[in-house]
Amino acid sequence: MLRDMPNSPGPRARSSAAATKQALLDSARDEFAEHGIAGARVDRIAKRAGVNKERIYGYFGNKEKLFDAVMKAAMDELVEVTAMPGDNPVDYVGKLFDYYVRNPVLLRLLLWESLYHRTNTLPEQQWRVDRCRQKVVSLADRLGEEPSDEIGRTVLTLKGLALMPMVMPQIAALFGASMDTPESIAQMREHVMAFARTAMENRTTAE
Amino acid sequence: MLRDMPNSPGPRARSSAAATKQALLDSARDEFAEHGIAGARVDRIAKRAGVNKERIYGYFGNKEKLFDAVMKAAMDELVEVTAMPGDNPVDYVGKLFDYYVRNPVLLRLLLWESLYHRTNTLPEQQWRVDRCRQKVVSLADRLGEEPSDEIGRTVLTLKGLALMPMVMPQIAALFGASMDTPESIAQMREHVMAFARTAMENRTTAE
DNA sequence: ACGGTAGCCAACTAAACAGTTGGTTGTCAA
DNA sequence: TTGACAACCAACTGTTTAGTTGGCTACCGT
Repeated sequence: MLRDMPNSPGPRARSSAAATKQALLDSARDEFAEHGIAGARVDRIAKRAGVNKERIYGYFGNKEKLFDAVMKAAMDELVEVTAMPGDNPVDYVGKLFDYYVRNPVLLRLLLWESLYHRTNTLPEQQWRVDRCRQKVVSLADRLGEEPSDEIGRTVLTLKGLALMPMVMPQIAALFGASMDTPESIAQMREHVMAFARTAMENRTTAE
Repeated sequence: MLRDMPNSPGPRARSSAAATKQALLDSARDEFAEHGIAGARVDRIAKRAGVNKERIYGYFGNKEKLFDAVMKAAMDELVEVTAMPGDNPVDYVGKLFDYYVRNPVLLRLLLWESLYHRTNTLPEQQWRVDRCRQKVVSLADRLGEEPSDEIGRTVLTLKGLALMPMVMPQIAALFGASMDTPESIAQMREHVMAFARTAMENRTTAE
C-alpha cells in the first residue's frame, strides 16, 4: 500500500506542511540562538511560529533533534555564502567575517552547541566531517601541499581569526575594538584580513 | 544589641559556615562550567557539595546570584599568571594557550557568561578595563608605537589565536586539530605561536 | 461522493524544577 | 546554666517543563 510521490504534497493545503516546518525552524533558530539548548522553551518556539507545539514532536522528534535540524539549515545557508579557503585564504577570512557580522545568530548557535557537549557523537553528522575535509583539501591544493593535520589547523585558525571579535564582544570593547559603528567594523575587518595575509604569505611549510 | 566581630564565627562549628559556603562555590563552579546558567541544577550543586540546597538560598540568594559569586571567585583566583604581551607577543600567545589548556573551566564560564546577556551591566569591573589598557600600552611600547585602537585589535587577535582551539574543540576535531593527546596539544600550541610569529614579524605599521 | 489519512490543535500528564518552611542542633555570650 | 541564634536539613509547594493523547478537519485518490 505505497503512497504516491515520496515528496508527497500533504493534506490541508498543498504546501502547508512544509511551510509549518519552516516556520518552526525559523522560530527555533531565534529561540536557540537567544537562550541555548537548555534555556530554549518548546512552548515559546511553537508560539512564535504560530503553530501547535505538538508539531515539533511530529516533525522533529524532540527538542534536541530540532536543534540539530536548525544547525543543519543554518550551515547549509552559510555554505552558500562562503567560498572555499583555497580560492583565496585572505578573502575567505573577509567573507567569513562579513557573514558573521551580518548573521550573529549563527555564531551564537555554534557557541551554544560547542558548550553543550552531548555524550554520543551523533551519527548523522557526516556531512559536517565531509565539508571540513573539503576545506582542508581546498587549502592544501592552494598551498601545493598534501592535506594534513597542519593544514587543518590552519583552516581552523583562519576561521577563528574571522569570528573571534564576535565571540566575546564585551571583551573586544575593553580593547577599544568594539564593533558598534560601520567604521569600527570595517577597521576590524581590515585588521583580521591583514593579520591573515601576513601570516599566510610568510608561512613556513611546517616541519 | 550588636554582636561581637563583623566576621563572627558562626554557631555549630567555628568555620563550618565558611567551609559550607566554599564547598557550594566549588561545586557550583563545576556545575555552571558544565551546563551553563540555564542548564545548571540547584539540586545537583547542593548534592555535589554534600550540603542541603536551602543553604544556597541562605548564602547566595538564588541561582543567578550564585553564578555571580562563582565568577567573582574564579576571577579573583585568576591571579593573572600571564605576562604582558609586550614582553614577547609570541610567548604571550603560548602562555595564554597553556593557561586555558590547564583551566578549561574558566574559559567555559566566560563563554556561558558572554552568551547569557542579562539586563543589568556587571558591577565594578574597572580592574578589567585597566588590565586591558595595560596590555595595549605594553604592546605599543614593544612595537615602538603609540597606544591605539589598532594595537588594541592586535592584542585581541593574539588572545583569540590562543583561545580559539579551546572555544570550539569539536569543530577543531573535525579539522584533524583535536587536542586529545599531549602531542596534538603541543602541535596546536606550536601552530598558533608560529601563526602569531609570522604575523607579528611582518606586521605593517597600519595605514 | 466518500473513506483514508496527513496536518493540525486543545487539553492533558508526569516529572523536574527553583525556591520555601518549620523545626532541630550545637555553640556561645551573658 | 540558659536562651538566643547561626547553621543546617528533610520535606514540602507551586510552577514550569518536555513530551503525549485523542479527536477534528480538509484534502486526495478512487
